[in-house]
Order: sequence, then C-alpha cells, then structure tokens
Amino acid sequence: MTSSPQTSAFAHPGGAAHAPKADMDVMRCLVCDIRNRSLCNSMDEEGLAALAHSSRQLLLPPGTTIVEEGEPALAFFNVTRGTVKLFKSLPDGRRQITGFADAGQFLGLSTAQTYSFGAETVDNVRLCRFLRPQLETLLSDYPTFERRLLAAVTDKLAEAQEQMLLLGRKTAREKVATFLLDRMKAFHQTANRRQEAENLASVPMTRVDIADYLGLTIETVSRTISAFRRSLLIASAENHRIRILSVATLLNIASGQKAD
Amino acid sequence: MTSSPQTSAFAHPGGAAHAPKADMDVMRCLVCDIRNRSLCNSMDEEGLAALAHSSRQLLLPPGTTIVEEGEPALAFFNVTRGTVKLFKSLPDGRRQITGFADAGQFLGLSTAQTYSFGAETVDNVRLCRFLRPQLETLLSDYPTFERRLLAAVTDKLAEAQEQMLLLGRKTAREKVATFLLDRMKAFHQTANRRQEAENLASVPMTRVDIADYLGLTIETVSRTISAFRRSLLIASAENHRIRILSVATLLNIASGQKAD
DNA sequence: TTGCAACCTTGATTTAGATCAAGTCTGCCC
DNA sequence: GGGCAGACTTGATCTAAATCAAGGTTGCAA
Repeated sequence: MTSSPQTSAFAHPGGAAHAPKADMDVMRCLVCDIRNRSLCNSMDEEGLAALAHSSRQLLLPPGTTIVEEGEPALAFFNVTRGTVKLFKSLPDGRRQITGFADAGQFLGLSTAQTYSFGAETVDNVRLCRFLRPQLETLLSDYPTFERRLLAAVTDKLAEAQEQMLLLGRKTAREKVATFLLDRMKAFHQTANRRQEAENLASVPMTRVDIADYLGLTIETVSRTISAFRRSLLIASAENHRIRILSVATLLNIASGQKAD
Repeated sequence: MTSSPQTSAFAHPGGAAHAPKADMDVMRCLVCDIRNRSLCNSMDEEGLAALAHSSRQLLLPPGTTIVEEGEPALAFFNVTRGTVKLFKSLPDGRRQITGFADAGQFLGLSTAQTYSFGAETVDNVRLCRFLRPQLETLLSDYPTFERRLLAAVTDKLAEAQEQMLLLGRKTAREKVATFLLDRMKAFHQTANRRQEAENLASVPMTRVDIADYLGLTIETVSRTISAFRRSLLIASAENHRIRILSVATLLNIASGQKAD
C-alpha cells in the first residue's frame, strides 16, 4: 500500500544543498521564489536572515520518508518545491492520507514528544528543515511569525474539517470531483506562470495515494476518473496533469448537485 | 437531520450571567472550576483579570446555535460546561459533525471573515465569549496565552487527522468502539471526582449526532451499540452514560484487531 | 393516566463501493 | 527492440452498510 521509503530526511546529509556555507546561507530565504506564498512572508529582511540561519535546505527524491509515525518530533518543515503526503496508519496496514503539502505549506508541528503521523515525498521535493529549539526561538523572537503560524494552523484545521465532510458524507463521484478541483487550486497557487496553469490540475501522486486520501479503493478512483473522461469533464495532459474541461459541472458534482 | 436551533449565542442577552458587574467580573476567571483544563491555565492572576474583562459568560439550553456556517466570524468561545457539536453541511442537508467540544475546549477560530462551520449546544452549556478584537488584544498582550493557543490548535489538528483515519478507513464496528473510548476519555477529563467516572463514557448526544460524527446512519450506530451490549462489552448507565465493561477489548476493536 | 412526539431499536431488502480477477499501458534497462 | 515491473483500467461478483419499514420506549404536558 505504501511505496517503500528509500531514504530519510535525517539520514540524508548529502541531500542538503552543498553551497558555500556563510554567504549563501544568509541569502537563501531572501531569494526564495515561493517565500510570498509561505509562512516566511511574515518576516522582514532581518527575520529572513534569521530563518536562513535556523534552517537547512534538503532536496529529496520521490518516496523519501520525512517523518515517521511514532518517532521523536525533532523538526518542523517548510515545503518549497514538490508535494509531500501526510498519513496515519492502522496496525494492519490500512492507511489514510490526511493531506498533501505542496510548495508553500508547512508540516511537522506537534505538541507531543513524538509525531502522530508520517510524511513522505510524492515527487522531487525541496524543503527547509527547522529543528525544534530553533523554531521555538524564532517564534519567541518574531511575534509576527508566530501569529502567521497560528493563522496557518487554523487554516489547516478548516481544511481538515472540509476533508472530514468529504470522507464521512460524500459519494465516490463527489469525492473525486472535489479532489480534482482541489488539485487545480493547488496548481494555481504554486505555478509560476499563471496562464499555463489555466484549468490544469497537478496530480503527481499514484492512484493508491488518491484512494488512500479519499477513503476509496484504487479501482473506484480509476473507474470514476474514466467516467469523467468519457463524459468529457476532464482530459489527460502531459506531466501528471489533468485538464478540467468543465469546472462548473465538476463544482456541481463536488457539492452534491448531481449534474453530469 | 439537525435538531432545530432555538436561540442564538448573540440574540440571547438574557443568557449572560446577571451578576453584579464590576466586582464579580474580575473574579470570574480566577474562581473558574475548569480553568486548569483550558487555555486559561496559561495566565497569571493579572492575565485572568484581563480574560474576565475581555469575555462574557453565556448559559445556553440544548439545541442553541452558537455559530452559523457562513456568518461573520465575530467571536471566539471557550466551553466551561456541557458539550457543543461542530459541523459542516452540504447543500442537500447531509451533515458531518467534525467534533464535540466538551468543557475546557475552545471553538470559533477562523482566519476568514466568515465561519466555515456551524456550532450548536448538545446539552446545557456554559461558555465564555470573546469578541475578535478583544481576543487579538489578549494574544498580543500575553505571549504565553498565544503560545498556549497555538499548542491547542495543533492538538485539534492532530485530533482531526485521527478522525480522518476513522472516517476513511475504519469499519462501523471500529468507529463505534473508538467513539465510546473517546467519550470515556472526555468524561475522565471533565468529571470533577475521578472515582465516579471510572469506565464511564458521557454520551449526551443523540444517535443522529453520533451517526453524523462517525459517517454512518442511525440504524447502524444503534445496531452496533446493541451488539456491544449483547456481547457484554458495555452496559447502559443513568444520565446519558455508558459503562465500558471491557476497555481492553474495545481498544482492540477500535484499532482494527477484530477481537470480540 | 392518557396522548403524543422525539428518540431508539430491530428486521427485510437494496446498493454503492469493495473485492477478486484479468488484462493493458508505459517507460526503462539491457 | 524485447522483456519486465509498476501503474492503471475494466469486468464480474460479493458484501457492509444504507435504505425502507415497522414497532417499542421515554418523558412530558394536558
């Protein structure tokens, strides 16, 4: 059910950017291309230098374990490229993906000693790792950063509630329609040139991941996507993308009005 | 599906405690019996006075609307007695209860202009209402309070992820077992005398609410509880309580090991 | 003390989605 | 360019939980 983890964010020193330490490091956050869509947009220039100083950048291939369920919660992460999946599992292996963190999203918060969830890269991922003590210093030193994090966690909670509505009360058809629209929104938010993103959804994850995210089986996901394609609501595009041909119809389906 | 709201937390001035304003109000938080199990335990004596000053206490009967989906997010609440249900709905009336807030829990956070969820009392509820500007002042003036809120929201997010696992991947039997154990934990945390709470779960909500919380129908909830009762895993107790006769077995069931 | 409304339980039947079972497609390594 | 592995699709069948359909309980109000 889970693709086999190949490496870990901790046992992967080679993954860190091997740029000349001193000078480059002060600049990293200042020149970050997705800074404005992340937590880091709460920082002034001095704060950005502090962020760069408090974190290390990691480059990870697909299938890499970032966080392991039950392991000590040592770090906090900010995704700056690619997509990460977060999940929880039952002892017998059943798995629920609780969310996908795309560029600009954070992960790894925990008040417990250990992580209550796992996290793994979906594709090639770049992220900034903050060790806990350093994160806490940042929160204390930069109140605007802390306020921004509070807002970000509040948003994540609202997202989680939306996903509970999906998991508990939506049909397979409604779930898949919602998912495709969400992936379109995610692509809009991370794509650099807006034009090319028009009506495109980024779907770098496998059917297994989609099924584990929507509380379905891979067969049901596949059948439902095929049905949408047959109805000309969507079409395949290159690079793990899907083109949404009728946003309006999909919106209707996603919210329970059964238009086809 | 929803019990008809009778009143609202805003159109209910009579619900506020009608104690002599000045003196009593400074004391309210200082003498609060569940303070230590809530956000407010982050405050020193001066902070408690500020809390009392920034909030109003409300007493609300069962079925009262506290927060309405889509309405302006004007206030933040701290439950100090009773149980509140939080939910989201689809246009056709399908509903998902995303959580129950018992005494000591907060509700009403939002970064948007409007609430993305509804909230309604389950039984007789006492809560403290903070208007937004006043909450923001508190967060700025009392960094320990803000840090405590961040931790509380982080915990809520972890809870939400656990609930997604339940909704997406657990069977009806596993869902109900998990629910009963959670209600036992909730009762332990809010009961004043620990002894009497031993193995008791507080279940003030109806079957409709339980079904909407677990993503099931009322019939399935009823049948599953009946089956547990027949297997002597649980027994009814007075006052909307259920006695858990075998915590260990229920724990096994809840986590997917199918012991009966 | 009776009547009613809200809530809950139990049984019979149906069904959406799971499971079981073949294929097909894609890209990649030799 | 042939073979193979991993990912995806499609069809046939099964089943857990939904739906449909009665009743039974409880507590309150007249």
